[in-house]
Amino acid sequence: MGKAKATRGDRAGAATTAEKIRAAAEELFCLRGFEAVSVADVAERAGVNKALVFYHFESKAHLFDLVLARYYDAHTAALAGAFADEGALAERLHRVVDAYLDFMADNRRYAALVQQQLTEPGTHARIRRHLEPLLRFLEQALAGATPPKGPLAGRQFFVTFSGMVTHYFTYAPLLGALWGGDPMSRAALDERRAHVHWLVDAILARLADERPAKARPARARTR
Amino acid sequence: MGKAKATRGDRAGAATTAEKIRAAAEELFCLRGFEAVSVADVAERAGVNKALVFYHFESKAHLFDLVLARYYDAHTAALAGAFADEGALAERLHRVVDAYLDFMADNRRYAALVQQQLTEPGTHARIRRHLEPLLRFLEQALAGATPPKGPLAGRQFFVTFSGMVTHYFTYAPLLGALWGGDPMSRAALDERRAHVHWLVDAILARLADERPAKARPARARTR
DNA sequence: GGGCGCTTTGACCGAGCGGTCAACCCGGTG
DNA sequence: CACCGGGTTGACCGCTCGGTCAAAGCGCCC
Repeated sequence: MGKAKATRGDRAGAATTAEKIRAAAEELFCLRGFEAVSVADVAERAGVNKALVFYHFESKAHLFDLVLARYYDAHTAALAGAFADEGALAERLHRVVDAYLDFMADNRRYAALVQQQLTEPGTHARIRRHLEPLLRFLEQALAGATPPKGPLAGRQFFVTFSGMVTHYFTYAPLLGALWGGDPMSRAALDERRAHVHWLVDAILARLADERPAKARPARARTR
Repeated sequence: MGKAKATRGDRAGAATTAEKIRAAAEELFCLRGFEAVSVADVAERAGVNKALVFYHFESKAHLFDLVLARYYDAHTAALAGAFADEGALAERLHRVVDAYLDFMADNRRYAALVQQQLTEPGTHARIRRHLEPLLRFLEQALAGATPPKGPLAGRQFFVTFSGMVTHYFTYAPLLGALWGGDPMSRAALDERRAHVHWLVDAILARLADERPAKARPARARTR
């Protein structure tokens, strides 16, 4: 139906109605989640009649899907770039961690939004398609350093790394009260960044210690 | 008002109405979250008239608070026991990790429920009171091994450890589709457990490597 | 038996929700 | 000018929600 095609000149500064609605939806969904935002809220924020939302997007769910899809794409793009093949493994991982942290800092409610989505099985297929390439990226990057199966397989580190990064942001509103100070401040974010980098190094060091014992016939520990 | 006091003999097997409601609420809230469960749902599940819910508990929010409080208490109790002072640091941390994993496995929706709570600032005070002792436990346990400030402070590891554990469970419904196999199966849970234990050891090893360089006047790297 | 007080019931309420509809506005075209 | 068709409007619908209420049920003690 309404395909939000701008027939007019599309001059900068004059956002189309559909764009205004999408922007308002993005803002509100990220602020309060899907259920807590009504279509009337979105329309009001966009400065637009409620019925227009249904004219341009066919339902609240569709609108939400669109917002989510944009997030997922931005997320994947941000990380995919950082996975670029150049540099040593440690360097690549540090790049990815930085990109991840930056993305989360720029889209603070994103983690909560995704987490909320995990509750509804209907959306699993989409999230899976989103997560799958990221998992493959990491598995491929780690291929030389970790075994393909078992507790040290890449997929375990996938959960671990993403947890280390996202957990900070989902808990941020609480951490502010638990620690003194704002966990979203520049200084706090830098501290978290340093922590995660340290963790990556610690993990790689340990993996390097273990690998030889597995790759070659088991012997006494080198080093 | 209605204080759910059982005046009768309270014979085992015959749950009071209030208890039936609480049990039903616990079940449903943990299955689908707060918003997605209606009072009518709870009443039906409990086999009870809807108005009774408001008679025994004064509102849906109160009922939810009660369920949450029980979870928080159980969580704190489970971890506090594991923090017991005996054994080396590594041993204590392994015990805590095990207790944490066990608790999460037994209360699978708990993480999602808490995460959902983080969205609503009104509940932060309660969660903070719940998390605070756990943070102090870990900070105290790590006191000898980590600096009090900066990227390696205990509070960073608090976020990291809880993330490593809980992230697995919040993402579990997706991981089943991403990996083959059920991430909640006994084998998968054991694998995750082994992974987290390995991480704890890796972290402690790295900390042990770093400590001497910090504790004594900085010198060339030993080892 | 009769009154008392807790428990239970079903009917009801106002509000808010996602979504629809018929009508209207308005610039472009013949 | 009339016509056309996409953009826009406000009124409206059916439904579900959390919560209320007056009345009924019921064990208990005088």
